[in-house]
Amino acid sequence: MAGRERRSDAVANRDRIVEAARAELSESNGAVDDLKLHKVAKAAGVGQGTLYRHFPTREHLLAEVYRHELAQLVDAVAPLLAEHPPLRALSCWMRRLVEYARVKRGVMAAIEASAWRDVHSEQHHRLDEALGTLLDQGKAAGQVRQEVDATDVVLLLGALTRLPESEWDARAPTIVTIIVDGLRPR
Amino acid sequence: MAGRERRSDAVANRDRIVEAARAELSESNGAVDDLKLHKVAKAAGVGQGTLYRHFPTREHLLAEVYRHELAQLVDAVAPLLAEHPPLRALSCWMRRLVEYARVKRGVMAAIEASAWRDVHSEQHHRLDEALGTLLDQGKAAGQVRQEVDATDVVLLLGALTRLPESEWDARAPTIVTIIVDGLRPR
DNA sequence: ACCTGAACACCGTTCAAGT
DNA sequence: ACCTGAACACCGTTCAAGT
Repeated sequence: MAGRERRSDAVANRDRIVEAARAELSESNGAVDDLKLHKVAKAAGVGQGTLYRHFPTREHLLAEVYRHELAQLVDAVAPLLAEHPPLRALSCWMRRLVEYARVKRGVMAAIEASAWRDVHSEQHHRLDEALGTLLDQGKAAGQVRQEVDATDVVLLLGALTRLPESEWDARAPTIVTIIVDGLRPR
Repeated sequence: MAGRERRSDAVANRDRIVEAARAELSESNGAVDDLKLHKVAKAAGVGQGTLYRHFPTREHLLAEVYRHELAQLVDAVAPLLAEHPPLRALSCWMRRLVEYARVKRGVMAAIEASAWRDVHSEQHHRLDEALGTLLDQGKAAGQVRQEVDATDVVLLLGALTRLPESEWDARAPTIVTIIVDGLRPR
C-alpha cells in the first residue's frame, strides 16, 4: 500500500468517512460501541460498501480515527524516558493518558484494541514498542518486575474503558497508581 | 418476589432456560458474547418471550447461570480472612478465582458485571461486601492503601476477561500479582 | 398467570449493477 | 478502480393471540 496511487475520489471518501466517524463519536461522547457504521456511511454521504472497502472492520476505522491521538501519546514516551527514571516516566505517561482520555474517551478503546486484535496499524506496533522500551529500561534499572510486558499493561489499562464518565475523575488516578506500583518487583 | 408463588410450569421453564444457557456457554467454552438468547430459548424449548419474561436482560440470565459459582467464591472469603492477614487472604482468593475461571471463563464476565450494571443480584452485593471487608481490614492493618474500594479491584480484574484462552496460564497470575501488590500503600 | 412464535427493529456485511 | 444501495443475515425485543 506504499507506492499505490489512489483515485482522488477514493481518498476524499476515506477522509469524509473518518471525519464523519469522529463527529459521530464526539456526539456520543466517545462511547465506541455507540458508533453505528450505518450512520457513519450515511453521514459521510457514501454507500455502505465504500465504508467497508476502506475499513474492513470497525477496529480498522477506530484505529484511523485515533491515529493522531495515539501517535501523540507514543511520541511522548521518548522525552519522558530521557528526563525521568523508567518507572517515573511510565507513571507520567499514564497520567498524561488519563488527562487525554478524559476528553477523548475513545482513545482508551483504541489502546485496548492494541492488546490482541488483528489490527496491525502502525500506531499499535509503535505503542507496543514504546511501552516495551519503557518496561525494559525499568527492568534493567530494577524498578519493574521481569515477567511483565506491554500487553499486560495494556490489559490492565483496559479497566479505564469500563469507567463511566461520572466516575473518571474519582477512579482513573487510583487505578493508574495501582498499576504502576504493582509493576514494581518485591 | 419473596412470598410469591409461581406456577410450576414457570419454574420448570426458568430452570430449563438456565440449564440451556449453561450448556450453550460450555460449548462456546464460556465466551459470554457468543451466547445467543435466540438459541438459548430454542434449546430450552420455550418461546423467546418466555426467556425475556424471566430474564429481562442478558446480564440477569448470566447472573443466574453463575449464581452458584459466585456464591462459592464469596463464601471462600471469610475463612481465608480468618487464617491469613488481609492482603494475603486477598491474594489467595484471587489465585482461587484464577483457577476457577480457568475452566469456567464466564464467571469472570459475571464478576466484571458487578462493577456497575444494574444487575442487583444478591451475589453481586455479597461479592462487593466481601471484597469490601477484605480491603477494609487490609487498610486497618496498613496493608492496603486508603483510596481503593471493591469497585476498583473488580475493574482491574476485568483485565482477565480480555485474556484469550491460550494466554490465560501465562498471563493471569502475573496480572493478579500486579493488582495485589499495587494495592499496597507506599 | 404464563406461554408461544410471528413480527419488528436494528445493524453489520455482501454483491450485482453502475460510472 | 471505485462507488452505490438494495438485499441479506443475524439477533434482540415486543406483543397479539392462545391456554
